[in-house]
Amino acid sequence: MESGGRLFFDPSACRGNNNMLFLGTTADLAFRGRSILSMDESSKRRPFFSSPDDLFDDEYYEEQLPEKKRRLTSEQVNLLEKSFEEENKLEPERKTQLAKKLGLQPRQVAVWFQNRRARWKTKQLERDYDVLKASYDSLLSTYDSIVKENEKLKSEVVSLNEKLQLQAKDMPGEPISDNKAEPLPVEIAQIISMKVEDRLSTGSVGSAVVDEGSSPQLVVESVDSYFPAENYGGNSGNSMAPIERVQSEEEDGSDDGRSIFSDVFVAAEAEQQNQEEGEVLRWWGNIMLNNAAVLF
DNA sequence: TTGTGTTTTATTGCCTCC
DNA sequence: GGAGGCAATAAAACACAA
Repeated sequence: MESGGRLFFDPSACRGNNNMLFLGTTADLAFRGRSILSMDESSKRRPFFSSPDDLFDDEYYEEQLPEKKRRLTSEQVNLLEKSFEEENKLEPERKTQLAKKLGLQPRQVAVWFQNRRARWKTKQLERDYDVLKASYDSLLSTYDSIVKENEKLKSEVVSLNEKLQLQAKDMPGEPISDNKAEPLPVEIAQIISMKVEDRLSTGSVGSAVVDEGSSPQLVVESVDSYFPAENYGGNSGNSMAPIERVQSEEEDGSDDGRSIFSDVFVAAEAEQQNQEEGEVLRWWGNIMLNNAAVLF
């Protein structure tokens, strides 16, 4: 580009010159005491957009006065769009070729590509936002249902506990919290553990299972995550791909994404908290089993 | 017709890279 | 230090409702 002495196209300076386009610099403009933007509308300058043939045609020039900013023709835009689809960056050679083909200044082609890239980026951000929003919404609804299930399980634990207390009262002298209870008969332990498993393993949450082949005991599996990995896009990298694209597009690495997508991280943290609650419930289930063992 | 919002073209200033 | 990219912005062109 033409920074630090940027070039501008001054068509009026081309009058009477058959082939040369007048290219000045911003310094030139300042020297002349005017700017392109604030230039007096009455100044007689040729329009920016014209075909190569009529660029220096006096008749055309007279018709177009006073100069107005022109839009590119649909043919020009179509060709530019095609070129942009092939490659959104413009190397000097291609810029010159396109400019020749379209009857535009190379600078105009460069500007068009720059603006087009800006529009593309805006659209891409919108698309990324939509994808992320959908992902977040689904995560949120999953989280809500887990919270409800969690509440339900908690209340069941409470009511079962109350029942145990009542039964303990009916059988005085029988400690209910003796964790050193004798192992259950296999059939009974299986029934109980299946019940607990049903309660605790709803959905894909880590389940409490009976370790087959040994004396019946509750084995609590470690819980990695409730949510399918693709919800985070972490290792699979699909659902969050747009974010990666945005970041690579930005190429500055200054934004870790949390400021824009903080909601997603809030949901993730909430999910972690929920996992911890799940662990507490499983612990409760364990206690309950031990207590049940005493009762039986 | 006119007011208003949107889109497009172009400039400016700053930044990075070589 | 020049070249080129980008964000921010201006202003013309355009679209459209009232």
